[in-house]
Amino acid sequence: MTSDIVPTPDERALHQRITEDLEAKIRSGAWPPGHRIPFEHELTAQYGCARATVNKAVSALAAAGLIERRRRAGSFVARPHIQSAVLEIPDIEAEVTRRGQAYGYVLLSKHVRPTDLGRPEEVALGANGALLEIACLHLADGRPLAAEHRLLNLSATPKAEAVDFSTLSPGAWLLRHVPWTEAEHRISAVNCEPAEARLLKIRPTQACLCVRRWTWRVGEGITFVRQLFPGDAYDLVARFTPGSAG
Amino acid sequence: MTSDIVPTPDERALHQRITEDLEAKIRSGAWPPGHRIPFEHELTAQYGCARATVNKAVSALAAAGLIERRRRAGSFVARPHIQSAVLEIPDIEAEVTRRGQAYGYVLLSKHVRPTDLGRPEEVALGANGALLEIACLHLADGRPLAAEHRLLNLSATPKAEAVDFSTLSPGAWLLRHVPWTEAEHRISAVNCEPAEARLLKIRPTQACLCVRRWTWRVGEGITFVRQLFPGDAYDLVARFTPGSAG
DNA sequence: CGGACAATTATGTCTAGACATAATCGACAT
DNA sequence: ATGTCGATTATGTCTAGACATAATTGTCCG
Repeated sequence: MTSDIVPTPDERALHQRITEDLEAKIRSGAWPPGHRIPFEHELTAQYGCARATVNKAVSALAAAGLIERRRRAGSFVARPHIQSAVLEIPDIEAEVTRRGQAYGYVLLSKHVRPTDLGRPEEVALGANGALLEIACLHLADGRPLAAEHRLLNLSATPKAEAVDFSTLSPGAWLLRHVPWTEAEHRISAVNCEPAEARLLKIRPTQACLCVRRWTWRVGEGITFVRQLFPGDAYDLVARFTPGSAG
Repeated sequence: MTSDIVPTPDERALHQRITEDLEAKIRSGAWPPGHRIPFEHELTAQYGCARATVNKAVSALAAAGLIERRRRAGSFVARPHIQSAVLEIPDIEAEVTRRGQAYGYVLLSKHVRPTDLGRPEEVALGANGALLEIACLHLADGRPLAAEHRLLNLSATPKAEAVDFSTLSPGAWLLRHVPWTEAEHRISAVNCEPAEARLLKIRPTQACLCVRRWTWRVGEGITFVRQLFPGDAYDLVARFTPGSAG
C-alpha cells in the first residue's frame, strides 16, 4: 500500500521533500527491506509533478544505498550489506582545542635518510628516494597525548626539506601545503616500548592505541605516520547511519 | 583555461563521462582548490548537450564534496575540510571467513537482568527494562580472536529472549532479524583483565583493541556490544578518498 | 513440463525550453 | 570612502515530452 504517502507542507525543493518522505518510510521500518516502493509514475501522480522530479528523488536514495533499482521490476528497499562507518580521523591539534585544552607540540628529531625498502610501511608508501624522518610529541594541557613518528617522501614534497618543524607539526604543515587523494589507516592496540612509555609518561605496560596512516597523491606516496596514544587518553569515534535499515 | 576538456570516447552515460572528466581534472591537481570550473553553459557547448545533463554531472561532484557551487558566482574546486574515513566495522564471522580461516563461536553465559542505570553504556543505550546479557567468544581456526560482551534491550527486541544463542552468535542473529538506523562506535586500547586474558589465551599484559558499539532503531536502543581483540590479532582498516584534493 | 521468444513495462537518459533565487557587481548617492 | 540599490547572471528547480535499455512475464511450441 502506498496511498499513505502524503506530501508534507514544506518550502524546500519538491524533489527533496519526496526523498525525505520516502526515506522516512524506510528508516521507520514501515517499508521493510525488499519492499517495492511505488513506481515513478505513481509518485508522479501522487505529487503532481513531472517524472524527472520523482526520478531525481528516487535516484538520490539509490545513490545513498537505501534502495535498489531494477529495470522493468521496480525499486526496492535495499537489504543491509556492508558494515562501515564514518570514522573521525584525529587531527590532533583540532581535537585538543575542541576539548578546551591547550595544545602543545615538541619536535624530537628530524633528519633526511634514504628509503629503507626492508620496511613494509615504506614499501607501501611507494617512495624510493630520500625521506624526511620526524619524531615529535603532541601535548594536551602540557601532558603527552600522542607520540608521532612520520616519514615524508621528499621526492613528492621537496619543499618539506626547507621547513623548520620545530614549532609547526608536520601534520599541520602538510594539511595546508600538500594535497592528497587517497589515504589508508590501520588502527591497532600495541604495548609500547620503554622509550615510548617514557616519552608519553605512562607505565610501560599501558596499552596504546596505534594509528598508522599512509597518504598518496594520484598514486605517489606523500607521507606515512604512526601515532601512539595512551589507551586511556583517546577514543576514536565512528558514527554510522546505514544505507539500509535491515 | 578550460578548453582542454575533451570528451573521451565512451559508451557510458554522458553525464557520467562529464563527471569523470571534471573529477580527473580536480584529483590530478590540474584544477587546484579554489579554481572556478567552467560555467554550465560553457560545458553545455563543449559537450553539445542540454544544460540538465551538465547540471546533473556537476551536481554529483557537489554532492560528493569535490566542488562548491555559488549562485551567480560559479562552481569552484572545494578546499579540504573534515578528516574522516570510511571504517570497515568488523563483522567477525565474515572477516574470519574472508581470511580463509575457520570461524568458531562459543557461548559463555546468557541471562536476563534489569537495566543498571549506574552503568554509562546502559544509559547511552536508553534501555530501561529487561536486558539480555550475553558473553561469548569468537574463534579463528580454533584460537580465540575476540571476547564479546553484549547487552540486548529486550523491550526493543522481545523475540531475542526465545533465541538459543548456543550456536548462533547474537551479532549474526541481530544482523538478520533486527533492523537498525543508527550506530556509534568507540575504539580504544585497553589492558585486559586477567579473566579476559585467560579467555583469549594471551598474556595479561597484552594490549587489546576494544570496540564498543551502540545500535539504535529510530531512537530506541537495540544493543550494546564490547569486543576485545588481542592487539596483535586484528587491524581495523579505514580508507579514504577525500571530497576535495587540497 | 520445459525452453525459446516476443510483448510489456519500469527505469535510464536526455532535450529544449521555463521561471525562481540568490549573490555579485557596478552605478549612484551620501 | 562608504553605503544603498538595482541590473545582471549562474545556479536551482521543474516541465512534458522522447527514445533507449533491460528484465520480467506470459505465450507458444516442442
